[in-house]
Amino acid sequence: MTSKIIKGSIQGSKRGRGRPAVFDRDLALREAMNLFWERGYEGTSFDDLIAAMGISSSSFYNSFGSKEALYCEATQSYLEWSGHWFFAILNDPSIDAKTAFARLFAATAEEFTRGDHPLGCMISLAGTHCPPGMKNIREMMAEHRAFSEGAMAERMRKGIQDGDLSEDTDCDMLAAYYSAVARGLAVQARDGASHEKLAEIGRLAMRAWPARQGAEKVIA
Amino acid sequence: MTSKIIKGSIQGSKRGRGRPAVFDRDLALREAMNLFWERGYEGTSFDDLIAAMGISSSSFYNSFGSKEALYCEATQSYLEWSGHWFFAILNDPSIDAKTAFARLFAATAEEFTRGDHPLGCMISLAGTHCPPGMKNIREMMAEHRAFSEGAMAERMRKGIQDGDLSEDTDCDMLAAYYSAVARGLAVQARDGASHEKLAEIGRLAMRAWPARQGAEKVIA
DNA sequence: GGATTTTTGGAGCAATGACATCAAAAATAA
DNA sequence: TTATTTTTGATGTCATTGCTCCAAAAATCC
Repeated sequence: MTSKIIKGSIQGSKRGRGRPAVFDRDLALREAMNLFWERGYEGTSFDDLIAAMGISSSSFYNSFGSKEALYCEATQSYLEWSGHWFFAILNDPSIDAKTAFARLFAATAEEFTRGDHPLGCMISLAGTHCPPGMKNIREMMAEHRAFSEGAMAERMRKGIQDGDLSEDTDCDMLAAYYSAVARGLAVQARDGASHEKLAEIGRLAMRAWPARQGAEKVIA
Repeated sequence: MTSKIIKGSIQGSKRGRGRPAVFDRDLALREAMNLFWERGYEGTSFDDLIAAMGISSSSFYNSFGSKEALYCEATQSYLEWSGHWFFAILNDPSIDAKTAFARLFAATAEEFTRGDHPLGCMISLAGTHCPPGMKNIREMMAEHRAFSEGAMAERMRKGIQDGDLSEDTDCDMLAAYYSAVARGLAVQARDGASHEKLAEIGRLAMRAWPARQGAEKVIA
């Protein structure tokens, strides 16, 4: 979380002595994040990065270490931002599990199609289609995806305790399903689907939500 | 469909006269497809390709034209193969619409996790995260995705005619939903999800299938 | 067998990739 | 002001990328 030590220099802390950085590190990181988000790791070149960040090659090098290190930081930055709304909804104590997931997808539809940042999700789209040399990144992104899927499953388990879901609900599987839908929404967003289209897909996905015990009978 | 004319030479036809090709073009194309499927367009280098295809740089060049042209051919090759099982199920006249989609996802779960080729779907994962220079490929893949989504919607419209679905079903939206699930399955497969996990996600997705008219009442 | 036609291997090219170096510049502390 | 510390811009390196060219090789037809 705190700034990392890179090649002996510490960025962000220790005001005083030498010449202070002329660029806003957080802002530069944000620009990098947007580029990675839009184009992916491979799709973003060194030169693209330093141009967007407004810094020189060497500033880049001794502030961020390497392209890969920057990508990790940018990913963390993204997770911090997206985790904000994601967990706010998931952990809202005032709503039941089903409502939480419904709101999650409503928020997802909105966030994935906002005009002030790239479309879709940086995590969902990254590290699925890559060469052997990108194994680190691939695994890192897979872990992030597994993490959010795990958080969903956890929320569902709490839902069982709250009586929102039947005892015999397979939370891991249900979370895997909603996770898959979220990945699909990211692709749809990339392909230009509207906010309303994504929202409706989310609503349809909620129809798969399990009925409570004793209420699963349907008139044939 | 037939072999294309590249730089004056015609591959695959016109046996006779000059030295015949020593490599099997279809086999080489297959190898290229597998590599692109596994690593994506950017993730696959020229050298990777000619090594996997077992041909020289110049053979590659005058047989396939360019990396991008080869990618298009490989994509067509993939679509021909995947379209085989996809449309066989979608257009099976002996089953109703819901059964068709259920089988589609069962087949998807199986095909996405087979050991004899890369995991997931070449179309779902490609061209979502790429630099401006790959606009052609990005748009091509988006079109392919839209095509399969359209085919799903078409099948649903037939389902309405057959009485499998209520008249007021929004087929485009329902297809968008199932399309999104399919994209999500591809990501799950890439992240190592088992055949059974994918199959179960598909089953859960089918719970969103609309109830027939007059049967949508649920005992609260 | 000789002519013709096409493939093949290998060398090579310009452009780009990411990364690295270093002296000059700048801002603070003493 | 001077010494110190750190950033900065310019330039350099080394590997890779996708592509091209060309002479030698090989297989068919006459």
